[in-house]
Amino acid sequence: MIRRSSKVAAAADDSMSIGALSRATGIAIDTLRTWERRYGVPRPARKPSGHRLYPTEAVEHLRRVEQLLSRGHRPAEVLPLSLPRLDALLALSQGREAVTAPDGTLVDGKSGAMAPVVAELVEASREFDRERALGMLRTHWTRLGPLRFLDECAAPFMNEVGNAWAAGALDIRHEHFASATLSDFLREVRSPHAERARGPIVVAATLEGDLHEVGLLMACVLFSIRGWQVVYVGANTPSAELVELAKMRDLDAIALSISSAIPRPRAVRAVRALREKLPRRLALWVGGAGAPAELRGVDRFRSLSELDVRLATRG
Amino acid sequence: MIRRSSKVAAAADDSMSIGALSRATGIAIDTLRTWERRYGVPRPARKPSGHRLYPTEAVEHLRRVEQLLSRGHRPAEVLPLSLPRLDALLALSQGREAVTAPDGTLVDGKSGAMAPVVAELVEASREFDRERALGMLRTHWTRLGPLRFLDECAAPFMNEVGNAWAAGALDIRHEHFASATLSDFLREVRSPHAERARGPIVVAATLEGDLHEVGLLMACVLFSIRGWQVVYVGANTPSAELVELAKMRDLDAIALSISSAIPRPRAVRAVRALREKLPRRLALWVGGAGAPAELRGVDRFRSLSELDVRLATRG
DNA sequence: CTGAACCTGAGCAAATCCTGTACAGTCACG
DNA sequence: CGTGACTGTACAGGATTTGCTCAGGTTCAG
Repeated sequence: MIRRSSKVAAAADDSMSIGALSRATGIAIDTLRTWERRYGVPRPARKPSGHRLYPTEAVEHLRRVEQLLSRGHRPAEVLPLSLPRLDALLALSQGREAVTAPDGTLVDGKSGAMAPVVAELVEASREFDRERALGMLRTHWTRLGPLRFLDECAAPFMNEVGNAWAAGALDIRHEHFASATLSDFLREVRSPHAERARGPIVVAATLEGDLHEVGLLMACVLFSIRGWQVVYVGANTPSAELVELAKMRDLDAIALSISSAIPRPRAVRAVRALREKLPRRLALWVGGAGAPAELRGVDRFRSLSELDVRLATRG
Repeated sequence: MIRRSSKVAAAADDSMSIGALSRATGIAIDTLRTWERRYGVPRPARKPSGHRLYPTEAVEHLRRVEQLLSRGHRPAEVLPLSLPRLDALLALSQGREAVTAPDGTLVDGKSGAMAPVVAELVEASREFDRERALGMLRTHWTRLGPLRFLDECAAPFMNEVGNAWAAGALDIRHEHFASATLSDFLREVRSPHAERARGPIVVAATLEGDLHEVGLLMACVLFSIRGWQVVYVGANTPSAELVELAKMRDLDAIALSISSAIPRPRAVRAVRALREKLPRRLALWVGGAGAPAELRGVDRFRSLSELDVRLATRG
């Protein structure tokens, strides 16, 4: 007997492909297959064609496995463990508690599907309800996977908070709260990947006078998931400091997040001056609403997706 | 004939690698191996390959051992003891800091014991070595416990970074990096407690113009551990916003962290003005190097210990 | 039809762990 | 002041574990 018949929910039952699982957990596809071959976990069902079909519980399971790996545990030991046992180990390792299982009847949507979610996040911020906001963020992080979460949930959320502030519907304190809560969450999900990153090195910063850190944090989540090592110097960093940082050995790029609060001419001047003082071999990447376009030797990313593509196709 | 459920059933029990145990307890890997060789404790099971497999109880055991060692006991004496005996010993030497160890030697309470640790943290910041810094922070967090960690490790660390910057030994970028790294760590350890907190509600903020967030974060760790619910609005919050926040239902206190960067007269003026606009029933707590003393209706905390005492005596 | 995603299997490079030995600092004691 | 026990840390050489890549072929979806 079928519970609820929907015209679009045909494929979205409660199983996912290996690619979807990889995006949801941040674990590379090849690694998932290797784990299955070596440890028998996770062992998905198969379509007649042989393609893997993972139950949605696999996301919860692997999320905890990731946490434990970042704390020095080894795959062979933690992968076969049941979910309660993983929770027990997590509590032991650092006292960090597991998340309560989110109940889910949410269907993946396209463009406007996240609007009500964003609205509820804004509402939670108005009421300073940290638990509610964090719960929603967690739910959609696992539902959407890192990239789509950032693009369709986190970024619109902060965007909407900004709009509401401009319109007088919210005050600075709400914006501060929303920013702090989202920052907490982003740092939390970035942490396990950051500790295992062994790839190229990037310095992440914001220009002098620019105090908006959230966009930078979102980019850093992508960097870490893609294995880049991030030297996070954060907001309000003078250009001279960046020039000094460029002398670091093995540095590959400098990433700047430029908020719309910075006047365009100033951003252009600052980025151009910086580019001239940096060694040629060093990449300079800029993003954010205030990032200037079309500067020689500067790569500008219009969205986090664009950045992600660039990170995925590195040679 | 013996029936075995599975040939890999050995992995069913919770166990951890030496690396995981080392991170969970803060004891170096080499030390763990040496202890086993010299004292036979802890003696882990082995995988067919020879790799050590520690039971999860080892964490509880070693954490107590570590505490006793920091109080002057010798490894050879406490390592072979059972868990109840360790607890008994701990209870004996609990209250007093600089108590004499069994053999009569003096245990150093605080003074400069953490100086080399702080120096190494500063060094890691100079080299932008996030992993090294986080590793040390974790080690001493478990070794000292929250309060002593904040007082003797985290606070001196940021203090020393500030001094080094003033002396020209470090630059702004190093201070930014140190601040970001410590913030990450503080948010990480606070998170599990914050989610469980059901006690009184406190708003945590920094005055307008004050961008130093780390002190505030340290206080919030204590708040959360003591079960207080924190509404974190973060740095650079105008007084008018705090007055609005005061209208929240069930709010019990407003906590301000005031850095030394704020001129004393301005801090006094701001805090006094704020106190006048807040309801009488609402507590106003201030701390930090720039916090003014002796203002009517304002509680000032000179140290995190003082704050902790206050939190402990309220229930 | 075509590109994207997925499949299997083999294999490399790095990280982790193993044993054993060595070394420097501390402290009690003659 | 030298000596020896105790202790934490470091290093070398080898084995194991693990993440990631590549090649060659199949399935899926527009």
